[in-house]
Amino acid sequence: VGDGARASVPPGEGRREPLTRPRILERALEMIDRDGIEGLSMRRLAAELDVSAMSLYNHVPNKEALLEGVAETLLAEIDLTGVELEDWTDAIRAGFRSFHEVLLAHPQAAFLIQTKPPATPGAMRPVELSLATLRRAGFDAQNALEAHWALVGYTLGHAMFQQSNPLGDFERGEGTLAAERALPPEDFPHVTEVLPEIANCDLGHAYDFGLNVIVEGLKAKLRKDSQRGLFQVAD
Amino acid sequence: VGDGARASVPPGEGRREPLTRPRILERALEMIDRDGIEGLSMRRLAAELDVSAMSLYNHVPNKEALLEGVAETLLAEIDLTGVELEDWTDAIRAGFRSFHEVLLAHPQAAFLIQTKPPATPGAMRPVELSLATLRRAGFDAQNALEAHWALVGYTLGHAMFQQSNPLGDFERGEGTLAAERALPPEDFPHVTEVLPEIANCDLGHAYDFGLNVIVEGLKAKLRKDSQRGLFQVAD
DNA sequence: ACCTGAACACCGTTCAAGT
DNA sequence: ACCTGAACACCGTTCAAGT
Repeated sequence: VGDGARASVPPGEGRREPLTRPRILERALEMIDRDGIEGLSMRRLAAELDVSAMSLYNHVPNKEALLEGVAETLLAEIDLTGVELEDWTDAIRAGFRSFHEVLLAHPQAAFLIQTKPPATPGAMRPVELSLATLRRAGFDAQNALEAHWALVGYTLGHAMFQQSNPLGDFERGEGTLAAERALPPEDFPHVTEVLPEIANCDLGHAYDFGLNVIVEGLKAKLRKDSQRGLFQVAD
Repeated sequence: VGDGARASVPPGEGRREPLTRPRILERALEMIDRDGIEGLSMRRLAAELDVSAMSLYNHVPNKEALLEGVAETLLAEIDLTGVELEDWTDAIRAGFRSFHEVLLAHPQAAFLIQTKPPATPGAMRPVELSLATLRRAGFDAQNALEAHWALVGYTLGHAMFQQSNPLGDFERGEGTLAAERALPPEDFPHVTEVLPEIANCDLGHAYDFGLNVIVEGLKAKLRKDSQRGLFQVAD
């Protein structure tokens, strides 16, 4: 009380910032981006935060909850402004492309979101918008859900598969020979043919291909269903 | 040498079967199916096989290779007879449905295949057949690869997402209330609307929806591309 | 060639004790 | 209320020793 009544915490330079949940999650994501998911341990994370391992447990119940929190952080990073677009196909494409951009920016994001999907309001906002867009396009509740699952499944699966594609390793360094020894071209002509494509493909472009295919397929489905309704085609 | 020259190992009943790589992989898959991926440890697997933990290392270099081996086993389980069908859309549908059946039969299969995808000939056979089918349908090498990725990504992502869908928990027991408390219906009308669908949906049916959408989308793409080629549309 | 126990360097988490 | 060290019950893997 001697040094000023309104004086708050002194801004001393050597001062350690207080441990908070957001700070923990932020640092955990940093570590995961840098060292991969295996590189993150409670003990190591604590060390990076200059704190004993057990301090973490004052802000997070356990490691699983920590990873769920990181997944939530990632989902909150998605730019959702694009889903306001008038044309529902543009809105869907914009929204899922934003999603995919986050997945490309954080190599382990797809893994985290798939294994520890949080059910918090923040994490459900993208789902709500996706379903709303599909409902507005004309799908009933069940088909909207199935269409949403197709889009989410594709997006997560594509990112994750790319991330660990075994064929992706082959073109690095002198890997080509190893690939051809393991997969004799006469038995695997089409895989062999496609190895160079894998090496220098643009992941964003490859993602867009499938996204467009799914959106076109959904449009066709909508057209067919509405025709069946109009003409009462008995079959 | 005293008890018969041609006599092989005595078939004594208490006799322990010899440790072999296939036997190890088989038992590992059993454990994973039963206890989940976290339930498998080298030490526990060894215990189930009535052997010291270190014996495993005579047949498998490390845990990662073990999981890769299990993933390979799973990929080998896929029934590939359907891809012989004349119509390429039927062939693709049959092949990927077989794939999906394996994923449904083993709850952790999608996870294993996505995180430890093996690049062995056995694991690449399905890829070769998928690419061959798409090439025969009329896609060039690059589009065939992108279409294949769309199908694989969707299949793995769908299975994995279903497996850990946070909304799936809500209908178990008295979970509905928890769901509605966490996600206020006025903020999440479309998610709320769809919760009952999630609870009693047929996963095979939900998968087929997206599979058909993708195949239809691919058909449309093929049609459009061939038209562009025929009429030389300048744009 | 295959198996083994002891040991090493890690984990996540609990608990009782500090301030 | 928050932090801490010691401890517990596990891990994967190495190594030298057995047969």
